[in-house]
Amino acid sequence: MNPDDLLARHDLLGILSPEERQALLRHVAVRTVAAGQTLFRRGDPGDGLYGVLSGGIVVTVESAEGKELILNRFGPGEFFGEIALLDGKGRTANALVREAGRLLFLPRGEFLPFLERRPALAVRMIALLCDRLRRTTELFEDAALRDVPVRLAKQLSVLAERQGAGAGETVAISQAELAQTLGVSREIVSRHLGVWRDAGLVELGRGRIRIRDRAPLHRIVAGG
Amino acid sequence: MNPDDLLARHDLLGILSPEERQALLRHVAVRTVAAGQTLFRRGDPGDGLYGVLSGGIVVTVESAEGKELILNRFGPGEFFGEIALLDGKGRTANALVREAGRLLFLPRGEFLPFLERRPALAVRMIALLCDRLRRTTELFEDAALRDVPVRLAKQLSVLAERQGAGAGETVAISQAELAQTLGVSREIVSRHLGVWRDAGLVELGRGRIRIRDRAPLHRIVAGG
DNA sequence: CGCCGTCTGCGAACCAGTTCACACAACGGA
DNA sequence: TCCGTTGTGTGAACTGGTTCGCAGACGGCG
Repeated sequence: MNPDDLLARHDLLGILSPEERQALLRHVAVRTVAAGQTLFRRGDPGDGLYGVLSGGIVVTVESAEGKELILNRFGPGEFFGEIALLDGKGRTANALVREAGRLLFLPRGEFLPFLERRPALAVRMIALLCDRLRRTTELFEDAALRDVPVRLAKQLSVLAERQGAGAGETVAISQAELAQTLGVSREIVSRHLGVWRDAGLVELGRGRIRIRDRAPLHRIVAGG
Repeated sequence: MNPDDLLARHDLLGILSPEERQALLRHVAVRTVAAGQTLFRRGDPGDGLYGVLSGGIVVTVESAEGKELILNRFGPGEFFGEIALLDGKGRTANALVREAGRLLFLPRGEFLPFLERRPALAVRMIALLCDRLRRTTELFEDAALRDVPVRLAKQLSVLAERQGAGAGETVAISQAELAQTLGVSREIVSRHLGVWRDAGLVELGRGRIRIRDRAPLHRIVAGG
């Protein structure tokens, strides 16, 4: 994906005219990032908005004891880092590169005036924020109300939807990372998946989970 | 608080000129609501934005088993119900009247065009959404990473801050409601508070909690 | 090929919170 | 005032998840 593609295709900036996109692109930097690299950490000033051209990003927070929780994942075509950009307060979370790739960086000083002068863009930004808010609210609900098997099945479905698409329903993720996404221990993820493997719902491999039958997982999510 | 006060004083609509406020007020309805009344439920169409003139509102979701979780509270001067209003999808949660009072209702059809024609208003709305997003993210983090005493102490501090102001640090809330806010059982709230009462940190009464010393609570929040 | 680091699987002890059951206190009417 | 309702305190059994410890397997790399 090239920068203009990202700007043109995304809901957020796709409404700009070609001229406006070119104007924005003049202020934009492309950064090549390596796996494991830290983009920003909680508390850092929110100096700009990121777009993913290629690779994968995880947004995390960590507890006092060093336990890390994954809040969100971003892949090609997605933007992240908008909260601190918009409200001028510090970053709420850490952003780490999970898969090497290339990022677009829109500096705050260039982007904000752009936003203020284009009401249609502000409306898109509002839609993006509403989407995030719905997603985050659901995370909280699930953490407080749903038990682990339900949340695990849900997460697997989401991941299969995202990356699996047609890849034979195989999700490329380690059980440790899955555990960090749910905020539970690696062992409990292993045990629940073990039960599902024995029941023939999934096949387990090193760093990957193959969903053999989606329906029972959905039933677990629905049934509680 | 009267309708014009609400519009004039709030961050969201305070930037409007007096004429604009009057224009908006012509489309606004004032509803008197009784304690226990339901304003909307999850899935309902998002037909408008609410502002609290007096009284108190809680926004909740419930699990399949009927366990209720309180996501947010709103009092005089605050707006709620903006997500479904803005993105046109269904309500994400239920809104119940906790304390009788009067509400302002801005119908979607009137408010949205208003928003689209006023970039400054859109920017305020973006700020409001960022605020909600920060808050909700913190709820999820706490639910996933922090243990109950920490979350309880945190919640007590927030409530004391909000309503207590100068009221001798007394929070008017039942332990059952506190439990619903944290997503835990009433009993565990009672037990933790009991420990703190025995340690002289708080005094407990029916439907109220008096914080005798704020510092130790803050220490619990900070220390993990 | 052979080694090493990472990932997975499990057993066992432990622990925090849940659930159930009940006593009692406080408050608000009739 | 008496009664019903709602809120609180607490014990006891239970349960789901954590923690610790370790064995084995896979996969990449020299």
